[in-house]
Amino acid sequence: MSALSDVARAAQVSKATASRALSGNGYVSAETRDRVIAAAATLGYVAAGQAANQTRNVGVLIPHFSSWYFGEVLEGIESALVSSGYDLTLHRLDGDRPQRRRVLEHVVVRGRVDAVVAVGIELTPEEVDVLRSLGRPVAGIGGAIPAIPTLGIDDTAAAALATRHLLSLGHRHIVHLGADQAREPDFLVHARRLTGFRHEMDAAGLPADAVAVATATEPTIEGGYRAALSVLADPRSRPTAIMAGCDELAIGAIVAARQLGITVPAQLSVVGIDGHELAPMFGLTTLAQEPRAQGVSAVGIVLRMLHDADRDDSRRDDSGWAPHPVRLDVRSSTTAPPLP
Amino acid sequence: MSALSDVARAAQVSKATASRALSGNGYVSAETRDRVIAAAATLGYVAAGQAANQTRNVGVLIPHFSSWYFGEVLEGIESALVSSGYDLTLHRLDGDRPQRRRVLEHVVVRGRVDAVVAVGIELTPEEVDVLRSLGRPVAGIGGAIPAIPTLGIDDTAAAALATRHLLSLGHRHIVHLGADQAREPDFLVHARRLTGFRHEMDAAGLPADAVAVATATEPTIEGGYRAALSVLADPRSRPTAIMAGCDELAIGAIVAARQLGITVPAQLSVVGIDGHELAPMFGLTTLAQEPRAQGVSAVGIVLRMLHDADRDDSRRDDSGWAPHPVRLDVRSSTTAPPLP
DNA sequence: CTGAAAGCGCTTACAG
DNA sequence: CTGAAAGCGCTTACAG
Repeated sequence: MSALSDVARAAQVSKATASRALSGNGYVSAETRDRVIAAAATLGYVAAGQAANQTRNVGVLIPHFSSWYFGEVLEGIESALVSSGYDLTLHRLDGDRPQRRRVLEHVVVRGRVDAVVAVGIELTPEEVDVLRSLGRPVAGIGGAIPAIPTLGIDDTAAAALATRHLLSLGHRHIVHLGADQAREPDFLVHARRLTGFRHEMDAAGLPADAVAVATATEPTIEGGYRAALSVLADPRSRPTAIMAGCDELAIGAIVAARQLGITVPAQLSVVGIDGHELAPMFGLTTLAQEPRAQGVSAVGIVLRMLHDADRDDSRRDDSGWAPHPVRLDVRSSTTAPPLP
Repeated sequence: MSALSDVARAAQVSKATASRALSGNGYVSAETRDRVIAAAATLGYVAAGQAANQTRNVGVLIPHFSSWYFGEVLEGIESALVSSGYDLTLHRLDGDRPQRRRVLEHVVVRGRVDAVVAVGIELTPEEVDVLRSLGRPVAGIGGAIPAIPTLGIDDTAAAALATRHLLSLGHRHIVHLGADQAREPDFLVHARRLTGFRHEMDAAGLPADAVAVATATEPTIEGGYRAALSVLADPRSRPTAIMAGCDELAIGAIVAARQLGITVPAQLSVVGIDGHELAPMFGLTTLAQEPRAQGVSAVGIVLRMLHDADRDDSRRDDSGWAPHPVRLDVRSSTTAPPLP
């Protein structure tokens, strides 16, 4: 645990200057401040009274909280932390790289969290190293991060399973309805699900022109609705089934079909992924995962690492990737295709 | 701002003993510890390095984060805090009173937030006093809190306006579809909206049996769907319009109507309140509010109070209740009632 | 813009 | 179980 004096020595300034540089109070030249902050990051400096496992605060990095999946994960994390007596500090990280760097330096230099849970955020090896050097445990949710314990489902396998469900019912003309993830470069959930779909369609020996793909602008009910309206508009090219990249898109597709007078499932089967809370109401067949349980597990992992570190300093390595199971919930949105 | 020495004097112990009692390190008799903790709470003791406006952390008290409204408010708060360089610590408060007391004492004794924003949480005068005595500004969202600046819409007036919209179209048989708020005793949004509905129906001189009320178990799309199914099932008692207590309930009602083959708006008009993101897609006429903007404003208020306090210690009193405006967004879910 | 030095607030062996 | 005293880590007028 480095003290301010170590940082000052490394940056070749006085304790007074180091203090001003890190606190932001008083005058420091820009170059000096950068040098001090760099030294603090390298040494893993943590402000006084903020020793590891002292703040009883866990940082959560998350891209947004307005979708069902992220809301569920967050509630799982929150309930697990509360019952262990920890607070939750929220950091939203979007695609904005400089802002992301700032937030991470924050977490590091101010050192006000004991551990970090990254949800749907792919930390770089350097980012992971910084957190590690501070002795802050890290866990991820929603896709593997190298050298970090990560929770989530196998998206490729889940999409393949959803596709096989439709194929086994006899569907041959299936459209994959995915989402554009250009603005969320991390993890690429939808890209992996599309891969699973393509793989399964290939394996079924379907001709390339049977493998159609539509892309919504956003992975929301409205995004799915809009995209499905154009997929379903032309009766000549209309598929017999839609495999959606997530349940929001699938629900949007069902609403669009009803609006166009297309009966689900008699004229169109729809399958989704995630197990959204609205899936039962829309009779949506889906591959359900349990994001809330993943949040609880992630908290369990980081708190265990924290306590192990307290005891004997030989932190056990929980890193690795054991996918959570998915469950095929068959409801009324899928059936055999209509006779030609 | 009391220091450890003040607490020690008040509890009639040495600084050393006070330190041990508050940190939990070392031996202290149970009685002594209780006396010290009581003194710390009374004096509003805050640990060193945690002076007001030093932690750059704002606490958010919120009942849950999985509904659209709360998610939007939270995103507004988060974005406003990030751009001011503050962190956000999340505290979920449900109906559990002891847990609520614990969280508030936490925030107080550990003193790790500079300010508090309460969303959909009705703080008691005592709870407000505790926060005030620490010099922590507080703002509320979603209903007036005594002596605290609070943001939100006038729910009664909004419901009255929605009802007048239906009445002016010629509807006389209108059902109010609200939600049971027994599990969320704070603010009673749905109760106030029901009041606005009843008031307007009375003012229109409608007979008591024309003023029908249905109650969903939860203010969600699924809750509205289920409740609407039974409201709409019997063609003899079916209303010509539904006034929903929030947009989730209204959307559920539209889905239920479509499922029953009832055309919206030709056979049934539906109006909601809130301006949910899915309202355009369902063509829902609604009284829109802007929860995100309310979150941003609340942050502006507490940060301004914080900075004013820094400057001259004469904190200005922003308390009071100036309702945010609502906007009637007329879409395709409302029209004149069918001819008898 | 920076450093030497005073000093604040807390913790912690040590003595009892 | 408690207190007097040393001392750690940081901040902050002050001087330059």
